[in-house]
Amino acid sequence: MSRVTIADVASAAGVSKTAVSFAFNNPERLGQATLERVLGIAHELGYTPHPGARALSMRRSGTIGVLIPQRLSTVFANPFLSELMQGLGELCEEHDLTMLLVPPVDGSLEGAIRQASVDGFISLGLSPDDRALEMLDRIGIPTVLVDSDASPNHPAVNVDDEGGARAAAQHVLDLGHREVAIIVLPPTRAQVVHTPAASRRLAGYRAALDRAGAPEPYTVTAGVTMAAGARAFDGLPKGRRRPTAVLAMSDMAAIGLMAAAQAAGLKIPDDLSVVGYDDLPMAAWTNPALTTVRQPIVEKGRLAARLLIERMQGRAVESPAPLGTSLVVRASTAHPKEVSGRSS
Amino acid sequence: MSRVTIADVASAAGVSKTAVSFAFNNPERLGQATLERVLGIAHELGYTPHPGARALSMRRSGTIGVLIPQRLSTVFANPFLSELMQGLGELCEEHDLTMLLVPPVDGSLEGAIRQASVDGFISLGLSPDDRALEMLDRIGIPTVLVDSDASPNHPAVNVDDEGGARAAAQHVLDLGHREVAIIVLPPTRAQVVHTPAASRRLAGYRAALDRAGAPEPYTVTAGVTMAAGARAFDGLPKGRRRPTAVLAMSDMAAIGLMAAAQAAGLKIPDDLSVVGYDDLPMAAWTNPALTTVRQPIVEKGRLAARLLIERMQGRAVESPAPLGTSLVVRASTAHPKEVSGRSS
DNA sequence: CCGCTTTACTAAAGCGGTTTATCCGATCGT
DNA sequence: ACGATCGGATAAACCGCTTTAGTAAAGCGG
Repeated sequence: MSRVTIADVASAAGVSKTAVSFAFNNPERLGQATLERVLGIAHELGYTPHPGARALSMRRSGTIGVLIPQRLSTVFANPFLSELMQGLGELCEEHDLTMLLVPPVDGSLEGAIRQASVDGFISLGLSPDDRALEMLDRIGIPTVLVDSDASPNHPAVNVDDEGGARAAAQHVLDLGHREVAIIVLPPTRAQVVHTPAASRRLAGYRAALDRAGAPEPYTVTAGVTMAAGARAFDGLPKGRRRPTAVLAMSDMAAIGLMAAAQAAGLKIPDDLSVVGYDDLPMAAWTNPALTTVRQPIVEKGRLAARLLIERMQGRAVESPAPLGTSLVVRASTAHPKEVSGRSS
Repeated sequence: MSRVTIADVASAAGVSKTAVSFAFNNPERLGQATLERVLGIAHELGYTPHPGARALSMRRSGTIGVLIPQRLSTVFANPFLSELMQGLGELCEEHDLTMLLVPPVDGSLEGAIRQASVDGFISLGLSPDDRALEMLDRIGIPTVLVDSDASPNHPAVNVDDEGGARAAAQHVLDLGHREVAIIVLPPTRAQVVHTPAASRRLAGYRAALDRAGAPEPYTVTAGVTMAAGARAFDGLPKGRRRPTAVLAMSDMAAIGLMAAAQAAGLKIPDDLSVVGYDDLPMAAWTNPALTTVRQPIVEKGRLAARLLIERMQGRAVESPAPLGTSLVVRASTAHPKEVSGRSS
């Protein structure tokens, strides 16, 4: 009834467990005849080595954990994760690793971390004071941080969030916009104010706007869904000081906002310029196509996975330089229509 | 240097391994004093039970595997998977399970399956003759199929693919379209012609068209990305017999095709009606909003996870009735513009 | 004060593999 | 003919935990 074990095969073949193990892992250490017999019987019995037992014995599970900071239903609503998983996935497949998704249990990652049987962790968007970080290096599993500040113990993979944000803000300033709204991300988890990446983007926006002497931007928060972006549009001031340009911290919010604006009768980009962040694949396919800050998400995933794999092989690795971001100008931004009627 | 084990804690606390184990799993079986001492020392030493060892001993890993039929970079390019993961994730979080992504290794799922240390499998879009299925019930791990035909051993969760397709086709017929193109999905893996779900959709389209006596539809294949959808547009006949309506088997292809058509100067829906399939969240936010067949993807994930969890608890479960699909009419479909000039 | 249950704790046998050290017999060189 | 070598196979330790069966001491009623 229950599973066929190595002992079953051994006794059925009249050999030792060692021989069976060798048949699968070190075939050259067995004689031609025995090898074939063992393999034959194993197949006949439907034997398959128990992966868990194997992992325990070899101290290696062939799995890396992906630490998800929020509920899966939240985080998978953002294509950002899909992109990242594509990058991680590429390297994992190359190295025959599987990925374990580790979301918080009852809001806390620590418990989840210690239950995960993995050889290494990729951790997403953890703030540097998160208690999960303690747990990580207490256990001493190789870890690579993504979108967080580097910790002394773990390398971090980041992009130039601030530079991208500055470029975006500068772009709308160059077009002649003065009244700008910023769509900020909501805080990730309870105590955290903002994820490191979000703070850097905000800093970038503000730096450019301040430097140009633009008026204080209006800010409204929105999660990374189109619905949230649409709601954000409603939160924008409508009257005399209505913004002529919106800088969003995610493509998702930007796209939702754009749709809501269009539904409200605004023409984009003529009545409102919209800039996203991320350059998700879909940003190129919206109508109008979205101007946005490109960050190489897939590449970020690849790099993080590569670093983790190196760490798992015992090599020491340093945090790499932030990956470059760049503004992709498409059709959702233009000169403000009524700039003359408003200025002076 | 190496990991702190239960034995270390035991000897440091001057008790047996059993006591330490009890401290964590059966605290009530220990005296007040010892309990505290053991827990104290464990914490002090930074001890955390080895999850793999635990799993082996308890015959339960607390993990379910998600069998992915293609490369991760392919399959995560389709938001369909994100939606499904949201559904699966909800139930998993509820039951404190983690999810292991299991893509094929070197193109074959069988090897991947036997290396995965999980308590159960969710298998996506396997065709009934796939060799991976043999492997699954050879190992005897509880499994739930999604988007495949039910197997004698495993329940399958499906939606009414054909009904939805029929409704979509009927919709464009009702609008007066006669020249219809169908965007079919490419074959999933080498030997497989079509996934079961894809075949059912195609059957639905054809049934409605045939019944209405419409001319043989033009078909072109496209993967589930917007880029593929755009290419599909180029593959459409342009001249006299150009289609006035397109039935796609995925929202992704539909959206890409729509964008390409617009870029080519066509007005949607006036010059071309487009119908998608899936009703991904983004379908409501495109410009124009996409008419599409809704299938409850998140719900499908929830249901599959629920069934799997029940199976893992030893209960026998039957394949549920297919979940309902329904046509969501939005703005990408309309009467054909030049219907009079073309007919008779 | 005695047998009987509780209470607090432990020894040891798994779980299902891998791996080290060893053993045995046959071939080899001399 | 004899020790050295070597290919083929194995016994037993080990990976780190859970759990069963059991022991010793303490508490109990009579």
